[in-house]
Formats: sequence, structure tokens, C-alpha cells
Amino acid sequence: MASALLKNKTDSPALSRRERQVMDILHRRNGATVAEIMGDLPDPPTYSAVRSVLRILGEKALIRHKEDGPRYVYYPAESTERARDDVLAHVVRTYFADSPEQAVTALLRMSDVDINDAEVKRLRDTIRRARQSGR
Amino acid sequence: MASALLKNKTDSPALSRRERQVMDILHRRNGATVAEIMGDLPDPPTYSAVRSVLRILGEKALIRHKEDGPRYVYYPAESTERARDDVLAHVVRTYFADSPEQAVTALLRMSDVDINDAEVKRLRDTIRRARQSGR
DNA sequence: TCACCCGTGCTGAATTTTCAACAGCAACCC
DNA sequence: GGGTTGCTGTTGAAAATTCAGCACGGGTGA
Repeated sequence: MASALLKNKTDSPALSRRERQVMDILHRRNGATVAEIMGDLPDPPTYSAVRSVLRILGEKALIRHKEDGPRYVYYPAESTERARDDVLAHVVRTYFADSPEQAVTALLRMSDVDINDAEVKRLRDTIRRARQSGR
Repeated sequence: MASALLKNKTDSPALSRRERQVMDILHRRNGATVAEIMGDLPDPPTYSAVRSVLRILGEKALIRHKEDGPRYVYYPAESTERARDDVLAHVVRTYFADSPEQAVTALLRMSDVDINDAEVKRLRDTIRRARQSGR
């Protein structure tokens, strides 16, 4: 127990550069074919190269695929929701000194803040609810 | 102009696994010695291995170093503030369908939300100010 | 049916990344 | 002073990653 506090290392197998790029694409597109992945990849390698990375990701059980007619569509094995939590935790810890508030502020400042009063109110409610529900 | 919209690829040279790990450590600790980096690295390699990565990062002009007495302290070349924007943009784009609001909500829900009314007010002000100042 | 096209599975090699050993230099302690 | 310790700089090799070529199979249309 309490391993979450101690084991901040070796949590994830630490993906390689291409592996992470592919996972990102799968999350962003919410599933993609090899051709789509290849198209989104920075200076795209050949079809075979992409498939190699996919095979490795499959062996690591990080992706799965469905057959869509003749071709495969690949998806992250982990739900995007869970991945969100992981990546946000990492970003907050790494770039915002473990301060989610700072991260929120930066997000709002950064985005083209077309957020309106209703949105703000919704935020307040979200916060209220979260606080009341125990944590 | 408008290149930010088009060139979402090939923006960053795409660091290798170790390179990114080291950069993250430098941001999180706001500068670090080789020994500190080595200590924070998942299954830490030897001193020499760490220094190799640092040399490469130096050649890519991604870090700089100051002499602190006998040893070097390494820093990210880019300010953490700017890096924050980059990484947030990437995360929002990749995991939150370009919706900063969703990201904010996830952040608040995820964190042990001990944010108080004053903080909320400050958020509102931040938003107001941002909106008034043109963007 | 048969040729063709499209997509996958696999194998082996080139490139990149990661690493450890060695040499040099300055500071420190006995 | 002489030895030791701690750090950096560099080189070369091991390991991992990235990649391309080739073979197989299934579907499609002439």
C-alpha cells in the first residue's frame, strides 16, 4: 500500500518516440487505420514501419484492433478517460509543481478564452460538487 | 502567419525516451545536477550514460548549465513557462479534443479539490481580464 | 475463373539511442 | 607534497528502436 506515493518511477514501461506518437494519434482520433496513422505521423515512414510499431504496441497490450471490413482499426487498450488522468497527473507534477490550480489558470489564460459566465458557473458547480462529495 | 494552425507536425524534434525523461526532471526540479538527475531517472543508468544524454541535449540547444562551485547545474534552455504552454496545448489537443474547458474540468475533478471561493473568484477575474484584453 | 489490388504478418538490417569505460583536471585532506 | 576524491569530456560499443522488403491471403471486377 501507499505504493502510489513511492513508486512514481517504473510506473509505465516508458514508450519509445514513435510508440508515443502513435498512441497519441490513436487517442486523438479515437481509433485509426494504418493509413491514417501514417498520415498523421511527423515525417511519415513507410507503411511497414508503422505496422511494426503497431505490432510492438500490441505485444505490450497497449492497443487492440477491430476489423472494419477489409482493414483494421486500431484503438488504445486503455480508455482515453484513464489516459487523461495519467497524463494530466504527469503534466501537473512536472510542469506545475503539483499545483492543479496553476495548471487550470494556465489553461484558461492560454486558450482563446471564449468561456462565458454560464461556463464559469458550471465550473463553480463542478467544484462545489466535488468538494461536497468527500474529496 | 497562421503557421501555428498548419504546422502542428514537425514542431519539435521529438525527443527520445531518455531525453524526454531528463527534460522533465529538469523542469520539475527547476534545474538539477547530474547526480540528482540520475537519482530521479527510472532504473537509473550510470553517471556516464546520463552525461551522454546531457551532451546530446546540449548539442540540440535544449539545455544550458551554470557552474555551481565544482559541479554543473543543468537547466532547460526554454523557460518552464513557455514549455507549459507547449505541453498543455499538446495534451488538450491529444486527449481533450481541443477543448480546454474539458481539460479544466478533468483537472478539477481529478485533484483533491481544496480550491476555495477566493480561488474561484480569482479564476473568474483571470477569465474576465483575458477576455477584455482582446483575446 | 483469373488477374489484380489492398491490407496484413514476418524477417532481417540500418539507424538511433543508450550506455560504460577511460582520460584529464581541479579541489581537498592527510 | 602526495594521494585521493569528485567532477567533466570523449570515445567506442551494446542494445533498442526504427525501418523496408517480401510473402501470403482475401476480396473484387472483368
